[in-house]
Amino acid sequence: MRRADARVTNVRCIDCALRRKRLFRPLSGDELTAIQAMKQQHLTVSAGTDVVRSGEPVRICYTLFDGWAARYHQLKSGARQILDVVLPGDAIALDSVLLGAGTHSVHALTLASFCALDGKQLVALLENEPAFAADVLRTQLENERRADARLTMVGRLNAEERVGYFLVETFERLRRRGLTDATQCAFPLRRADIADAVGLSKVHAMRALRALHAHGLADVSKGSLTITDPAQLAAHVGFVPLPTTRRAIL
Amino acid sequence: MRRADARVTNVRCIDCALRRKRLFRPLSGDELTAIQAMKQQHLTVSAGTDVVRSGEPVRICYTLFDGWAARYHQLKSGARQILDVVLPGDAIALDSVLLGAGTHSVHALTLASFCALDGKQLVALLENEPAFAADVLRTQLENERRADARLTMVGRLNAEERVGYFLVETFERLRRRGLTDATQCAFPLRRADIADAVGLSKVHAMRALRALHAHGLADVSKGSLTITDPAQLAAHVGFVPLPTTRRAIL
DNA sequence: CGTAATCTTGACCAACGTCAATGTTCGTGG
DNA sequence: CCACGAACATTGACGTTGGTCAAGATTACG
Repeated sequence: MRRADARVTNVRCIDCALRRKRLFRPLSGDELTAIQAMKQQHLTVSAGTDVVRSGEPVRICYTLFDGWAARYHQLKSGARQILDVVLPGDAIALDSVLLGAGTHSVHALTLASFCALDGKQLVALLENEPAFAADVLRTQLENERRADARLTMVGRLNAEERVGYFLVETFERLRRRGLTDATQCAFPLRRADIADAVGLSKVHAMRALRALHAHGLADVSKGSLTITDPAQLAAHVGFVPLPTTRRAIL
Repeated sequence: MRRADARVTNVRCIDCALRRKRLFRPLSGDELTAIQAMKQQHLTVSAGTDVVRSGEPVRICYTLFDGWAARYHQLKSGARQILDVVLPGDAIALDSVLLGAGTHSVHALTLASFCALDGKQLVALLENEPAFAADVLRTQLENERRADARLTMVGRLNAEERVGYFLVETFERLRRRGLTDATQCAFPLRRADIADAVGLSKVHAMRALRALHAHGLADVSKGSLTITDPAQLAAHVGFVPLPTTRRAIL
């Protein structure tokens, strides 16, 4: 749970390759100018760093530019629940800018870089650009649908299904960002992270991975995930991809 | 899983007592006029009715006016996961208006009445009234925080804690709407509903209820919930109430 | 008053968690 | 390049939590 260790570089929003991907809705010129104006820095942190900590009041929100992160809750008992994996293009801490001190923490899973945006200006943009706010709302509603599905997964599937679900869901999200090939992608999570994401113990998550491997459905090793037949795995665990919508990217 | 059985009455938004509660942010005159204009009907359904069904394309969204409802997922295996309890003032199917056919169903737990709002006009309002869209976004972000907490509850708490958490969380939401007294409130859920909300079997949810009762923490009987000491129960299960913010009501 | 739904409970079983030991990988300093 | 240690992965043995089945009690309602 290290902190800081941040390096700073810079990328201009207009030159940003990430926001050109088809998954993201292109911003209007005005919006892009406003976003560029509120961008405070481009910072890079090493794996293991906490980017945001629950309870700390924040005037800044971030867009993950490169690498992986995880939103999580830490309980007093020591248990941890990973709420969601954060992938490039996802917003971080938007809630704390609009609602005050955050309720979750965010942890870099790999070397990761972020665009830091000034909260005040972002709120101003939301409250003045109608189409922009509606768009962010749409993206947020899509996040809610994914969250609903994850709750069902944790509440109603068995160990093998939960892990399988988590793997295909993540694979599918990466695929839409052009970060996979047909059956493979990077997968920097440790066993303990997988367990904390699906509500299992580390040992039992391990057993579930073995079962998936034995069934020829998925394999996680050396930081990469292979899914022989994504459609088959999806069917096996009851994963239904959400219809593609273009997401707002800040 | 009955359907229809709808009666129609009418209440004008300007006269609506619900939206005057402190929990909700008062709308500007313009906003209220626009909402009134998009209100198509005020409909009432009996307990057990499905108000919204997943997969059906919807051009209407609803505000629960009176009674209780539940958002849920139904799996092919027959298992059901209750995603959230819907209380008076909560929006229903907002997502399907902005994103297309819904992914969850909504079920009336009691005799319940709803305001039906025209989707097209609502989208227009969101895309033209900047402050309004920002406000709905804020409410949606607050919902996400509650959803995060529920995921942690289902993923990381034991049976007694899960049920206790669900009870206080619901109690607290009702309290903010002025629908409880100090230690009691209506509670129309069946045992099976509680089980489906917290990811347990009906029998085991039963055992958890007994444990809570034995510990003098909570009692559910004859359609009402008694929590002797809400703060104590909250502490027992690790429930932390979110800071109060004024919610958007449509 | 009768029937169906729901609640409640006990007995038993399976899924998942815990503990602990061993293997593996990877980064670091020599 | 090699030796070492720390972090992580893997596995087996065993305990516990929660699921399943089934029967009887109670309640709601026509």
